[in-house]
Amino acid sequence: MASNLDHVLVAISDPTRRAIIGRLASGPARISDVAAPFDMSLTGVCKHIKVLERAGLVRRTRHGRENTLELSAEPLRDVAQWALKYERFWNARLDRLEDYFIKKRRNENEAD
Amino acid sequence: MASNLDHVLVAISDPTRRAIIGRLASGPARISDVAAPFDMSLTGVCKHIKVLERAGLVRRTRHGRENTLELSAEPLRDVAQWALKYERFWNARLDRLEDYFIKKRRNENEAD
DNA sequence: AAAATACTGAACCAATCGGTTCAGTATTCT
DNA sequence: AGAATACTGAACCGATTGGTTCAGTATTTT
Repeated sequence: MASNLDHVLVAISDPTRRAIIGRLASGPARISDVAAPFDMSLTGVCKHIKVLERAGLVRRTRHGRENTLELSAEPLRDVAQWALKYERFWNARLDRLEDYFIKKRRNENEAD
Repeated sequence: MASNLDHVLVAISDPTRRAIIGRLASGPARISDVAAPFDMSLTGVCKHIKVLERAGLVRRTRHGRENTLELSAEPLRDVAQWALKYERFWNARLDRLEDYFIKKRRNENEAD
């Protein structure tokens, strides 16, 4: 049984699929539009999309003959979380990320 | 040219290699010791270690006939960073990550 | 010196991966 | 109705992956 983290990590290990994620981050798009920039057949891109769907990284909605794809980035939170388990091995950087949240909270409180 | 993020994401996409990372998080170990828990030949584990080395996730030091492996988790910071680029897509959860840091500041331990 | 230990490289293998083409199915446009 | 559009499934292909075994090289132990 492959866990979802498995599927997600496999999905993001391919540069084409990461590019698709990047594309969808700027808004939903049809399969053909997502495929257009790639020097690859539509079928090839479709296969990548299926891998992304299996990982729960992309949602699809059919509208007639068109398929609108939408990013569903939640699984990437698990990726970040997994990597952050090892934060203590790069502590200097973590402090910076921690600072970010501390500052963010401070700013939010000031805004109140 | 495959970037290092490429190598790192490929490296962590395999469960055996993630298990090796997990093992090394609790301290350096010899190849044989790392290999022991796996139902796999030593050669098989060696190949996984080579993939981890290529990604810069494992450092090796020879001591006579023994190879001590040490986790070098810095590249995982890049993974976290990459995933966090999409944080705005799971904003509700970002608060939970924020909680994580708050809890961490209160407690202060945990690993693996 | 001989035996055991700790790996390593090479050759091999089956399965998966990333890609293709081609043919087909809906759906929409003219 | 006919043509164009937007995909999809199946079959295929070569390269890569994850594993194996076997033989070999250092190194350490006895």
